[in-house]
Amino acid sequence: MEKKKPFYITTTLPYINANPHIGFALEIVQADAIARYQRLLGKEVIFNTGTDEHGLKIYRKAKQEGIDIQTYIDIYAKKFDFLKKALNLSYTNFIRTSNEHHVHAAQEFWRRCDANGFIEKRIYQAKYCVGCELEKTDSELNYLKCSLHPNMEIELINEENYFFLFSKFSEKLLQYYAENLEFVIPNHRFNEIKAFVERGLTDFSISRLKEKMPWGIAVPDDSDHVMYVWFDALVNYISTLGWPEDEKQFETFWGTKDEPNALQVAGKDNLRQQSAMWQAMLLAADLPMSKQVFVHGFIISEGQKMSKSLGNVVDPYVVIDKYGTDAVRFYLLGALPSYDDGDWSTQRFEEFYTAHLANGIGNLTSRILTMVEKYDDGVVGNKTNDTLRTTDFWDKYNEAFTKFDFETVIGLVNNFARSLDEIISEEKPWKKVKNGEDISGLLYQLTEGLRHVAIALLPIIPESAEKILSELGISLDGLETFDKERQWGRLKQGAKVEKGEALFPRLV
RNA sequence: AGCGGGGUAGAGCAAUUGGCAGCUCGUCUGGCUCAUAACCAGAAGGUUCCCGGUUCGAGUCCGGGCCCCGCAACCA
Repeated sequence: MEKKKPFYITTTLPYINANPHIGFALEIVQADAIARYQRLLGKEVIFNTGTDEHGLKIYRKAKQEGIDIQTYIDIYAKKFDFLKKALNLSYTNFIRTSNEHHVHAAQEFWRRCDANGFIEKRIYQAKYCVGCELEKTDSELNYLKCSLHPNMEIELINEENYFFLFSKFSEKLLQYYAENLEFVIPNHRFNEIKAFVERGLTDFSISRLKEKMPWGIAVPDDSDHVMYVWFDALVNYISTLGWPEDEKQFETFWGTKDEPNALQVAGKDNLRQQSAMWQAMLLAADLPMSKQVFVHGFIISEGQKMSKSLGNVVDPYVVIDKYGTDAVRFYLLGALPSYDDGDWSTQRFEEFYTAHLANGIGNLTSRILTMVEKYDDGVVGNKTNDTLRTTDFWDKYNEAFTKFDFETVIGLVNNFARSLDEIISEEKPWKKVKNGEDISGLLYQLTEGLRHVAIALLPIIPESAEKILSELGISLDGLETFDKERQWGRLKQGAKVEKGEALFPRLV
C-alpha cells in the first residue's frame, strides 16, 4: 500500500476554568474542517486538542466549588470532550495536561532547555495587594495603589523563580519569520508578531513557588517550585505525539528542522504564545519549530463584546441544541470572516441558514431527487459530459481551503448549487416530460452535480454531506480521495437514488 | 506619543497597473410548479467619511481633517 503523507494539526488547549466558549467552538470547527479536508486529500492526519488543567485559577476554582481538584478537572475535561459529539469533530488525540506522560514530557522538555543553558534562577519581584490577595502588574495600579483597595499599601515581594531566556531568541525567530513567508496566517497577525519580536524580547518567569501554588508540574530537581502553566501547557503539542520516547511518530508528524510539518490553530489572543514563545522554547530544546500558525479572530455577539453583564454570551451547547450541529458549523465557517472578528447574531444566523441551507442546498437536493424518482423511476440516467465547469470550481475550492478561507469555500459551494437551480429553471424538465422528451441526460447532469456539492461539503458539514451521498446511493466506505472524487462522471449510470427527509427544515 | 489596518447600498464585504462602483444577504415586482411558500428573472437602493489638489478621467494617487479597530509583553 502507498504510504500516506502525514499531516499534523492542533488547536490550543482551552484553560478549564470555565465552560466551553463559542470562540473555542469556532477554533475547533475550523481545525476540524482542515483535518477532514486533509484526510480527503489522502493524508494521514493527527488532529490534537485537549485541556489545559494546571495553574492557580483552576486551583482556586476547585476550592471555590468545594470539590477536590482531580474531580474538578475530570468534570471539566469531560465538558470539553463532549464537544466532539456535539460538533461532530474528528480529532484523533485529546490530551490533558494532567496526564502522566505529559507531565513527564514537560519535565524532560524543561531539562533540555536547562541543559542548553536557557533556564536561569533569578529573583522575581512582584507587587502584591493584600486586599485582593493577588499580584498586581503596573498597569493595574493607580498611583502605586491597587485601584480596588486604595487604602492599603502595596507590598513588594521577592522570591526566587526560574526564568526562560526568551531574550536570546529574537534574532533566530526573526530569521525564521523571514525565511517562512507564510508562517503566520493572516498577514496582519504576522506583521504584529514580527513587530513584537523586533522590539526585543524579555525573559519571563516560568515557575512558581510550590507553597503558594501547589497545582502544577514539579520543576525537575527542585521540589520547591512548580512550572508556570504556559511552559507546561505548550509542551502538549509534542507530548501528544509520544515525545520524547516515540521519536518516529514525533518526526513523522511534528516534522524535522528541514521540513517542519505542524499546523497550529489559535485565537488572536494567543498569537504571542504560539508564534513566538513556543517557537523559542522549541529552539531552546533544540527541536524543530512549527510549520505554520493560523490565527482566527474573536466572535462578538449582536455587535457587542460578549460579557456576562450584558447577558449576550453565546453558549455553544445551547445553539447546537437549537439549530443542529451542521447549521452551527456552517455559520461558524461560512458567515464569519476567517481572519478577523465576526458577529454572532441570531437574525443573521437564521437568514444565513434559511438562504443557503434550507432554500439552497436542502431544497436543491430535494427537487433533484424528487425529479429522478418521479421522472426516471429513481434511477440515475445516461451519462453526460461536464457542462458545469467543475474543474474550475475545484481549483478555486482548493485554493481557498489552502488559505483557510472557509468563507470563500462556502461561497463557492453556494454558487455552484445555485448554478444547478438555474439549469433546472432554464431546462424546465417538467415541461420536457410532458412533451415526451428524454431528460435522463439532464437528470444525470443534475445528480452528478449534486454529488460534487456533497463531496465539497464533506469537510464543512460532514453529516449532511454524507446524507446526500447516501441518498445518491453512494457508499461512504467506497469514498476515494479528492483528486478522484472531483472527476466528472463518477456517479454510476443506473444507480438507485432514494430521497430522504428534508435535510434542513425550515425554521419556524 | 508611536506602529499597523480600516471608513464603499439596510447588513456583511469586493473592486489587478487611476477607466461605466460589484458580490452575498435582506427588500420590492414578475415568472414558474420539479422542490422545504422553495426556485428563476428583473428592479429599487451609493454625495465610495469630510475638505482641497493632480488628471480627459479618482473609491483608487497627493495634501489636510474627522472617526473606528488591532498592537503597545508576563492578566491561562
